[in-house]
Amino acid sequence: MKQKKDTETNNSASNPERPLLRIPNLEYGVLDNLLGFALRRAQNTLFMDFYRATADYDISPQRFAALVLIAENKNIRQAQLAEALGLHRSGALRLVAWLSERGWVERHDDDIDARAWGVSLTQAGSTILGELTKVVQEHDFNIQRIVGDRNSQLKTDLELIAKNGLTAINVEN
Amino acid sequence: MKQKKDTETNNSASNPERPLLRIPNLEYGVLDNLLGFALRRAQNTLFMDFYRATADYDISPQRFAALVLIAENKNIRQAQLAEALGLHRSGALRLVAWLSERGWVERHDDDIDARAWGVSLTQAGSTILGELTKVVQEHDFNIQRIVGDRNSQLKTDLELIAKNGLTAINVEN
DNA sequence: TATTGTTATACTCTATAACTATA
DNA sequence: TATAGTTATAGAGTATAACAATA
Repeated sequence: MKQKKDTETNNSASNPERPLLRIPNLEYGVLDNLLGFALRRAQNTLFMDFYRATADYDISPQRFAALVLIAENKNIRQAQLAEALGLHRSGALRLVAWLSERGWVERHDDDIDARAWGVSLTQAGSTILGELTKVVQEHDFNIQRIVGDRNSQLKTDLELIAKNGLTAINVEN
Repeated sequence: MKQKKDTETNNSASNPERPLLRIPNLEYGVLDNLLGFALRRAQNTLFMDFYRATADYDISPQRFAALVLIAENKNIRQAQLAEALGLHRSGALRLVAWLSERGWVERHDDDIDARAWGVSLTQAGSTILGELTKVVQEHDFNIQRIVGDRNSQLKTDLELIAKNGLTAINVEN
C-alpha cells in the first residue's frame, strides 16, 4: 500500500565518531602497510570535519547527498535513491520521510507508474541545500588543500578504487 | 569494580554495506566535486572487499586492527585500545570481551596499576592473526594495485588528511 | 579528584520479512 | 510473477551515565 510515511522519525544526525588518530608510543605493525587503514582514518577525519562544518544543521553526509540527488534528478524515485546511496528500500524510505518531515522534499505521484513516488525539493529544501552546499564545499576544499595540487589525482584514484575494487558482489533485494 | 566480562556478546561482524556505485543515468551535481564523496565510495568498496576476503572468519576491520594492536603492544590496556580505535571505553570493553570469548585474547592484572588489565594474545589468537594477516594483506594489495605505482603516494596523502584535517575537535570522556 | 573498567540503558543505522498495490 | 513502497521488527555499533575500585 503506497501511503506517505511522514511522522515520528525522531533521529538526529548520528554524532560522528571519535577521532581515530595515531597514538605516539603505540606499535601499529601491519596496519601501517594497509591502504585500508589509512583510508579509514582519513574518512574518520573528514567525517568529523563534515559534522563540525554543518553543526548548525541536523544533517549528515548521506542526507546531504540525498538532497543533492533529489535536486539534480527531477522526480527521482525512492528506489533510485536507495541504489545511489547504497541503501535498502526501507532505508531510503526513512531518509525521504525524514527530509519530508522537515519540509525539504515532497512526494507526488509518478505519472507513468502509480506504484512509485516522484521525490522533489520544496522551496525550503532548495534554500537549505543552497546554504549547505556552500558550507560543505568550503569544508571539502579545506581538506583538499591539505594535499595541495595532488587533490585532483587523489580524487581520481579514490574513484578508481570505488569502481574497480569490487569483483562480483551479489546483493539480493 | 574490575571484573572480566566474557559472556553473552552475541554479535557477529556487521555485514558490510551495499555497494555505493555510480548509477549511469543519474546526475550527481556538486557531489562530483567533493573529495568526501569519493572517499566514502572508495571506503565502501574497500570495506566490502575486506568482508569478501575474510568471509571464513567472523571478523571486521576493527576486530582485525584490535588483534594487531594487542599483538604488537605487550599487555596493552583497554583504554589505550579505545583511544587507538576511536572508541569509548565501553566499546573497547565489548570488543575485548568478544575476542576473549573466542579464546583469542586474555586479560591479566597489570602489575603497575591494579585498576587496569593487560590484554594479550593467546596462542590461538596468534594463529588466527597469522592467517588473517595473510588474507587481509592480499586483499589490501589487490586494492593498491588498482592505482599502480601511485599507491604509496595515495597512502601518504590519506595519512596527511587523517592527521591534519582536524583543527580542534573536543572529545569528552 | 582523576582514571580504569564495568554495567545498564538508549539511540542510530540498517537490514529482513511480510505485506499492499500496481505493472 | 516482479516491482515500488510500506510496516514491523531485530541486530549491530556506539554512546551516555552512574558506579566500584584504585591512583
